[in-house]
Amino acid sequence: MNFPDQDILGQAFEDALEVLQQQSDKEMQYSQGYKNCLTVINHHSHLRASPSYSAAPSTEDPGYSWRNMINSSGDFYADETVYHMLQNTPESQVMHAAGGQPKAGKGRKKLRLFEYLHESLYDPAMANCIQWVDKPNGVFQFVSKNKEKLAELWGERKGNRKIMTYQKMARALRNYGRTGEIIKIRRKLTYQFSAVVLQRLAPAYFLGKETVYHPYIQPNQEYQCADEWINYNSYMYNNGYALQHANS
DNA sequence: GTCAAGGGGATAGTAC
DNA sequence: GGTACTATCCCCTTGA
Repeated sequence: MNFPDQDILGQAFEDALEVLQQQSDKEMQYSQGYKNCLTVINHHSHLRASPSYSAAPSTEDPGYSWRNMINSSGDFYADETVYHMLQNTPESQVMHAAGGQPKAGKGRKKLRLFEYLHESLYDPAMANCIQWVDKPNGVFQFVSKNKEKLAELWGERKGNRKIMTYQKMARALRNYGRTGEIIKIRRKLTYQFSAVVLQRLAPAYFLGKETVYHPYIQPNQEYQCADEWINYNSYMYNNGYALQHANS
């Protein structure tokens, strides 16, 4: 992956990690460490502006709680007990990346569908509704038998009065195709998170582990930016690589 | 022909 | 109140 000023960032991340390690409380570890990372990023605004830089949400996003970050991290979910610990942590006890309690309603961004799906993929209780097909590459699949259940839960989560259906949820997923956040894989009930979304939802990158993302890509090719990735994926998609890969 | 899944235009809802 | 963005509704098409 091309990443500008990797030395600067690398040192900055090490500094942030050092601070992180000095915190005794686990939540303080995560939240403070993350804030330090964000501080680093904000001090290097030119990096934020780089098209090849796909980062975690900005500090200007008050609705993006640290638990959301944790929820979205595959690394943290390597241990299910961590998942349950975080899931059982009351929202009021969770520190937020922006440095305060979440505002009730105003100023707090709504949960988006792809965030909910990503969260569900790491929820063992949802394994009968949605599953990873190719986790490193962000490919996931709905379980045919229970996809409606997942949709209903999404509707409930949103507080919809009407019951959400898979059909409606899938329409929203198709809208993500326009922005490239999630694309449809030529396989039944199968979709793929974009590299940008995957990295945004996974803080592993900031913790010194570069996430290697292979959008059905050949070894000598690199992910450059979302647009290039979309173009490339379209190419691969049209040539049947996605299906071949997904079936393997 | 039937059904599940996918596609897309139109529109409602919400945040800024 | 206007605008942009996202979600939802509804209907049609496709493919097994």
